[in-house]
Amino acid sequence: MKKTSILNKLRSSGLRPTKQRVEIAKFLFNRDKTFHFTVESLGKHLAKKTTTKFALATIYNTLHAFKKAGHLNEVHLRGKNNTTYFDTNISNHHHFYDSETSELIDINDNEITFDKLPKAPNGKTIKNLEVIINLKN
Amino acid sequence: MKKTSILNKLRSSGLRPTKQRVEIAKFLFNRDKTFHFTVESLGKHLAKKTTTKFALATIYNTLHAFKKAGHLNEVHLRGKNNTTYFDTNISNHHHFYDSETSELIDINDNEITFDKLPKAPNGKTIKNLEVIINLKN
DNA sequence: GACATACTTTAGAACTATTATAAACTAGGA
DNA sequence: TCCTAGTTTATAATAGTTCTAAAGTATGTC
Repeated sequence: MKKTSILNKLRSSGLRPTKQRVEIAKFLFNRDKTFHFTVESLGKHLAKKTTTKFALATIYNTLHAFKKAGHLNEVHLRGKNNTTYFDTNISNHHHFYDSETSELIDINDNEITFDKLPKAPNGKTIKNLEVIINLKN
Repeated sequence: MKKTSILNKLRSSGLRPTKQRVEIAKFLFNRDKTFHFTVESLGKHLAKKTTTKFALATIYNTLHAFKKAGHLNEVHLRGKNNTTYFDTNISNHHHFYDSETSELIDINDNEITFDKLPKAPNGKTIKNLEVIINLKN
């Protein structure tokens, strides 16, 4: 993704392309494979790969803004470290979770298919469905 | 479940049947249907239903002890309230999650069956599989 | 390009869930 | 009854996240 399209991505989401947002967006979205991270790990990567300074609050703000704009997913997993996981893969999909390493691995939507699914309780609708496959060694 | 069997349950798990543990065990395990709760909600229920005092740390200690003994499950869901959910249903099963109310609803294991599942990454084995179906109104 | 203004970033404080601490208490065996 | 290891307790500590309000910046207007 070229810089201009990063800028467009931000602008079209109503987000001013500030230095911090552009760096974070470049880091997160200029990649082929899906990327899983926590705020902490992202902060470390950014510190290593850029010369820009990022306040912790900015990382949080930016991730929430990206999530709201639909550019990021939050994984609703409570791992043992109790941090929020984000995922650059915004399509419907699932995860392996390795509690030894606290790592997530994507599972494509088409790698899990269902034979039988319950219907939603009365008055409710199914928004989406997340499968977590917990791993051990 | 009679009081004696509560005591046995505790003793056979290597847990001394203290007043607090017995009260919590009675509250949690003397019921037909599965029960989902957070530490906070359990504390409120206990305050209402018993005259025993429970320090917050005791509730945490007890729940962890029960979990370790296999009498309780922790649901690996990070809901919007960011609290840990416990479940008296210790069999393999799944959940609906209603983010409006932050409530969990059990889904029996046999209500979800798979057509296709991925295999575990190299060197890893599947420990278990949790499905969360997110609901909306 | 300079200006005004609304949007952003920032450092640090505040907040919340959870865990650790260390002193007081208690179950259960001798 | 006494001893001791296991428990409970209040409180402090910790960790992830959000809030605050002051300083900085992108962008439209002239």
